[in-house]
Amino acid sequence: MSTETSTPRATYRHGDLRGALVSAGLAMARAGGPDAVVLREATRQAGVTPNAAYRHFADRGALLRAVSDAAQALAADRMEAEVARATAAPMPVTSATAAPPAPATPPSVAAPALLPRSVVVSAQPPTPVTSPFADAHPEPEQAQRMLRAVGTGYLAFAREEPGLFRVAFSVPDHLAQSTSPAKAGAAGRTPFAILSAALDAYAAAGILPPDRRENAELYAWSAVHGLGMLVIDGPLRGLSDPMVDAATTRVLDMVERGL
Amino acid sequence: MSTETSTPRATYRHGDLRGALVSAGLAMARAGGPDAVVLREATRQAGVTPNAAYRHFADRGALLRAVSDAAQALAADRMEAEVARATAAPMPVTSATAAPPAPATPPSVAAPALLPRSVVVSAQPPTPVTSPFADAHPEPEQAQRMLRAVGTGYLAFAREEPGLFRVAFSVPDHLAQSTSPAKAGAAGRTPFAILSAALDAYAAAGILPPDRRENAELYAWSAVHGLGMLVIDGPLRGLSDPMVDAATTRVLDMVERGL
DNA sequence: GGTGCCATGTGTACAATGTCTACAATCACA
DNA sequence: TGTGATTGTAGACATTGTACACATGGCACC
Repeated sequence: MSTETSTPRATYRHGDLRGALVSAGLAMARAGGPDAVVLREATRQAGVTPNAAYRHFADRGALLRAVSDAAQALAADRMEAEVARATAAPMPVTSATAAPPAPATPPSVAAPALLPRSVVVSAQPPTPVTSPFADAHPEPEQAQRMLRAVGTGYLAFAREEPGLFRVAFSVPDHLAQSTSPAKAGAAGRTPFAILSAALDAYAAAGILPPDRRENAELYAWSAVHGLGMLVIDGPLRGLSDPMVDAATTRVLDMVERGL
Repeated sequence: MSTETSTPRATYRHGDLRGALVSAGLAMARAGGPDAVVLREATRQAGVTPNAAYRHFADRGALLRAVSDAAQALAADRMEAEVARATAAPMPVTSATAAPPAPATPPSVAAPALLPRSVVVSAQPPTPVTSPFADAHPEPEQAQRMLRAVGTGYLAFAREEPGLFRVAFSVPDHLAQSTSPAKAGAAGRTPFAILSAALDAYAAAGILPPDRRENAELYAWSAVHGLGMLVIDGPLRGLSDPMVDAATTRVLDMVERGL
């Protein structure tokens, strides 16, 4: 069952062993979550001795953390795609083919920040696109759609890639790392940064009272994350798809009303 | 480091090996979460050969599920304690010594149910205590305090026993099992049943519009569970205690406003 | 252009774990 | 009394993470 790379690697050096290990880990995580990412199997897939991994990762935990970062980047991509679709199509269609992750430049509206918002993450140079929220007072409807899209994308990722979701968001981490470039998607933003930007727009549109903006990330995130975890990994698994859809809508309603 | 039972067990039969294994598993879960529950170590602590466990559990997963049930029972106890305190003391004191888990008989108000509410879980015969909500229209303040106490207790359990919390609520399960007697605390109610009852009271008090009662468990649960997971096991770990306190309050506010 | 360093990969080894297949002791009941 | 079902035991095996010593070869420096 061991999928070793066909070519037994001519050179002594691998070239990009670290990357290969993370890729293999990602594949295993996709199939079975955190517990399924096993160091030896990763080295096997990379066509390398088990101990070679220790030149790039202190231990299995370090590999897992790297895989987690990569998974967060994928989550970011999924969220960006949902946001892009929501801001493009005025009417939120229930389910359709995913749009390509078009980057949407978030507004830089000042707000009480949990983290140094100034740390703008960008792996690739962010494509300068004229955002529909470039002005100081974006349309409330757009801001609302955007915030919902963030949640929808997050939960879509959870349901489409439960293994990756678990590895992305249930491996111990620190909030201070939430905007680390390693977790950023193709558009240069991490999931946290995407949520943060959506909340900024939400507040700037006047929907969210300014005194409630602070740390709103945590509360919105909690609600959506909880549903995700309960559905894929907890007592809510086995809920029918329509039921999860309904729950998603209701949780997002709750967040909007209650934030 | 192996804590084997001092007496090497005179009799060939253990007496209650299953119970002993679950106890040992609970201890390990307390210390390190699901991954720390190792079958061989449990048998060691029970003073028994590794394979003896297979007479009581199909595999490690089955043991883990039993431990998960036991952990949910402990969570229920913690929640009952918080509810009891909240319904006793009118002013919600921030932190004090926990009151003993006094059972509070929930109202049997009819409401659109996600589960057959008729399945009343009770391990011990439920002590007939005159609940403050025995009448059809409980005081809104009491109902509100009760609902908040459910959330507070849940999160208190998460923070005080992170290992048990993870094993209780992140081991795959089915909602249909949410009222299984195995998960019930000393007062005979499972965490889900406690939440359900609190929401019944909440709705009966007229705070929650009847058309929003249905499946409200899921939404409230999601918010609180998400915060718990993010704080103990995810990117929100490392948040200072006061910050978590504040977040707890805000998430409960959000649930109240948004449910 | 030769040479030595050091990052990177290899080999061997060990303790632990989950679990399989016999086998043994004991209880329960005819 | 004995016979069958329960419950533990004995031994074994594949797999995993990881430690320690050694090999390789690309690159910096003379």
